[in-house]
Amino acid sequence: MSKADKIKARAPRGFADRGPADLAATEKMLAKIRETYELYGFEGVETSFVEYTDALGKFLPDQDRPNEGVFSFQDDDEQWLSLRYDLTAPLARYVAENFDALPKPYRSYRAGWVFRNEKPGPGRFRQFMQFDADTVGAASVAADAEICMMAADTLDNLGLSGQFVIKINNRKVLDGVLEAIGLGGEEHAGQRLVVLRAIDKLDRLGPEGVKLLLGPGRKDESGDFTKGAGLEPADIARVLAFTEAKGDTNADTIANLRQVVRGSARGEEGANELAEIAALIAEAGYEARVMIDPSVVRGLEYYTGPVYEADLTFQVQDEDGRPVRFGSVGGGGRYDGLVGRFRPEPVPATGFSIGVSRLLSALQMVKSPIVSGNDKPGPVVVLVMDKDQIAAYQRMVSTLRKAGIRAELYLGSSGMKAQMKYADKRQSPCVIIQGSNERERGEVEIKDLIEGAKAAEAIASNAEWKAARPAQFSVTEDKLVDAVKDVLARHFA
RNA sequence: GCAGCCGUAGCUCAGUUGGUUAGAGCACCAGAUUGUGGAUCUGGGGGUCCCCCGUUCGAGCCGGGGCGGCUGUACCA
Repeated sequence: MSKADKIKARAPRGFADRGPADLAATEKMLAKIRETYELYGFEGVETSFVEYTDALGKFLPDQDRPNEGVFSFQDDDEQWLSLRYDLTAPLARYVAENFDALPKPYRSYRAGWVFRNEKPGPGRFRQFMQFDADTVGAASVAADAEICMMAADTLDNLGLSGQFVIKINNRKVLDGVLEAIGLGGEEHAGQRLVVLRAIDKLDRLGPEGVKLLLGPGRKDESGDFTKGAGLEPADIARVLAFTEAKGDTNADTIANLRQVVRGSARGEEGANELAEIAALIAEAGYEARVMIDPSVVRGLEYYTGPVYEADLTFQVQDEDGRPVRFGSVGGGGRYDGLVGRFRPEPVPATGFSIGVSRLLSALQMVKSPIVSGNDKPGPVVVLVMDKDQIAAYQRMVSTLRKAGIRAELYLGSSGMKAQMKYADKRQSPCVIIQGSNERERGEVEIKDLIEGAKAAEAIASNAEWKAARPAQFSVTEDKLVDAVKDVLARHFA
């Protein structure tokens, strides 16, 4: 194969590989989340990566652009299949399919990869992991309140106490406001969506930017123009007043909301639900962690009632060095319509979703004990000095493994210097050396690489370094395990 | 999708008005050291200068088109 024919090795755009440190940290974090969810009585369930496209939502691939937003392909029988883009739609399918066998309300959690065919960015991938918990078949807002409290407990257990707030709002309240400014009814569905998305950009654009988006439109810094919702100034003021209705206490906030939605039955119903949730939260002692906040709307269309967002409040620096709040690591809400798409009867449901990799980077930033202290030692490496003695070396490896010590035989073909470099790169605590000299005496040489690295700092010349053989000692073969355990104990007690 | 900026070694980048065989640092491999990870020194491998077309005696450099990347914006059911 000529050089020009070689394939360029590169991960596809928006997809990432994960190294051992990341895997270990993620594993510990997921275990902690799972533990919390189990404590609340939720049970695990896993669904497939691929679903029939029509089960995922209203999206249907057309011949021109079958992969818009979602990765899709056609089965043998020409049915369209898609990679799941979240864990909620597949859960709705699962519950509907197994409806008769499942206990109602059905409480479950699941972690898994989801895929979105969108433009990737920093911290935004086309494959990422979510961790969801959902209660299906409970119409009571007690289910919503519980999910929010569980989200708070989860973040507490991950070492983020005092650094987050779970924000709750209600879509019905927003609907009430929109109704009040004459955007009720089917014919205004498109415009309502524009308003919703404009509000969702509050944190990024600020009230001024959102004001433009609600009105004539906004020109961004590259000169690109975004068409707005075209609302009248008075209506814009009313929508913005809604997003700013948060008071010092939940009671104040709800009182403000009642003002804004006055006259709309749906809006008042939403305010009542929020009052109920606030009472449950106060009763359980969560009012410092879970708060009513009307600025939360969530971009998704399928939410029908309470919506939530988990916001981290500590500051991080953006790429220009400016301090910004870390922001959202998860969200959710009530989706009473989703399961019902598959069933003759309506099925209420509510759930919460954690963005796993985003939460992980947050934990790394605050140096949570969950993800720190993961620098476990590499394997003990048994060097190959004489190729005809591999069986003997392999025996040493087995002996160490039987004693519960991570160990391996050097399997490459290079000389001793390269073997030492290999062990160094693997972060081995020590290597085992047995050449003909040691073998004749029935001994093995053990070199403590961590101690040796420290000693190296004081030695300038290579000749001296070689002669000193720092942190190296001999023991008889039967003492191998004890000696290695001593070395490990010295560094990883 | 739209707009702006940018494409030279694995990485970060130099490269003169357009002029021989395109460079540096880091990383990698080897030797100095028959059997010792660091440091130092010496050597080595590695390039479609994003691609195509054009201008020119001559293009990494100039022009056009394409592709890719980054950033903003839109979309994100």
